[in-house]
Amino acid sequence: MESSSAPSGGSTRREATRQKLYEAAVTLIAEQGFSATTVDEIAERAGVAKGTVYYNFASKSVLFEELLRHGVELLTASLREAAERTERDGGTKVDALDAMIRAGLVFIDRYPSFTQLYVAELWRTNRAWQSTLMVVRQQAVAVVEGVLREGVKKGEFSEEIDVPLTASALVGMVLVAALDWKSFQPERSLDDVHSALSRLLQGRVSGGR
Amino acid sequence: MESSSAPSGGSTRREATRQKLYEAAVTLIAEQGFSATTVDEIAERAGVAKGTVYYNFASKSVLFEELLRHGVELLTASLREAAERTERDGGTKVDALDAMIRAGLVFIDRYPSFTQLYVAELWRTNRAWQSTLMVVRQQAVAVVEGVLREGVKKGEFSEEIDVPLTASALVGMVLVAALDWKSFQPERSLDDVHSALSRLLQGRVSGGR
DNA sequence: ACTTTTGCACTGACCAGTCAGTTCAAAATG
DNA sequence: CATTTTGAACTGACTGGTCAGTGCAAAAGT
Repeated sequence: MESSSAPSGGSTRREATRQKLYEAAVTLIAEQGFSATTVDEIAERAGVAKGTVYYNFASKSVLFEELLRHGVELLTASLREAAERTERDGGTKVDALDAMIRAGLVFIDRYPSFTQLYVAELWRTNRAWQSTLMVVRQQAVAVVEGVLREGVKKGEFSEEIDVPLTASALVGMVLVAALDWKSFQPERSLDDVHSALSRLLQGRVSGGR
Repeated sequence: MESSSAPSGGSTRREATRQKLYEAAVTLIAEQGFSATTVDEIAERAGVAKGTVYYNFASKSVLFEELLRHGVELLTASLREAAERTERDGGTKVDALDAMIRAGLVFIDRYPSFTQLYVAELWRTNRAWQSTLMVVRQQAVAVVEGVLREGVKKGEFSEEIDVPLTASALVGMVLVAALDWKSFQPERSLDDVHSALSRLLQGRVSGGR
């Protein structure tokens, strides 16, 4: 008995099933929305019986909620890593923002469905997972805000900038540009998109040539 | 739309009920999503019998589709008007972009639910109204792209900018900043938000003081 | 007169969640 | 060994409820 008091690493069968369910749910919900996606569909795409879904998750919304948390934590870690790497390499705060834009693009490139689904749910009110969503969102945006604030302190950015609003605007810029990229010109390279956004960030838009 | 005052043309009784149905549907769908919103709820909030919904619209999705089209057409008209007004007043293309940012903010300020619902649906695939959505979206973005292109021609913007991508990024900037504004700091004034975005647009972020 | 709205009962499809039963590999037993 | 036992993981038919859409006779506008 006690077959799997296993090493918490997550190499259990159960963990593998959960992973398959996440992957199935993410694409289906991104395509159709939460309510329009049935548990039967998720189970079928994951190659698993419906009961298994309920063995692994308390309900359809709990499955979704854990999916959201998992995904945003991935993004936050990636942004933080980009900021810290730039710091270590002695880059400016603009360099850090630029590195974070790239990290954002890389994330969206890798998980377009997740991003799409996240955007669709972020500003909804009256939903079960609203608070969860809020918390993880704030973690991610806080990384950007942190860099902006340090930049102001160092005198690299104007003292007049509105940190939270500027952070939102930057996130929006990357989010929408990337989603449009993936939806309408998926053949373009990441570098290409990145350089266009860099240019915009550094105000090299106006000013001829 | 949501808190419209305008009689907007048709003075028939029918037109008034349709308007009430639009208003009810917009807020409910923004809160809960399309599938989670029932026709009974919409009818109840509009203060109308369920049969009336089906007397006025062929189906739930048709109601939604017409709502989408109607809303985006409003926005497009508003953007176009802002650009043309700047043109007449002899403003630069940067002034035109700035005026359009303001027009966008005014729109979102007036119709937050619509905006929210629109964002939630825009990048979804496999849905009935996808093509409708695509067409109207392109009309709106095309206005921004037009101004950018003219700015390049006049030498006001760099020839190296990527017009469609820059337009997307600008739209995203305004969209996300405004939705965050409405969600988390609704007490702030429009002018305040507008000036923060202007600053970002004109690259007055980096460069101290 | 004619258009529009109401109220309400009804149908048939669809779906979240349940539960009694199955599988199987590891642990206990002899 | 060989066997029995255990329990976590999984299965899929079934249930109870929900909801889009229908039908229609009577009432209310205009």
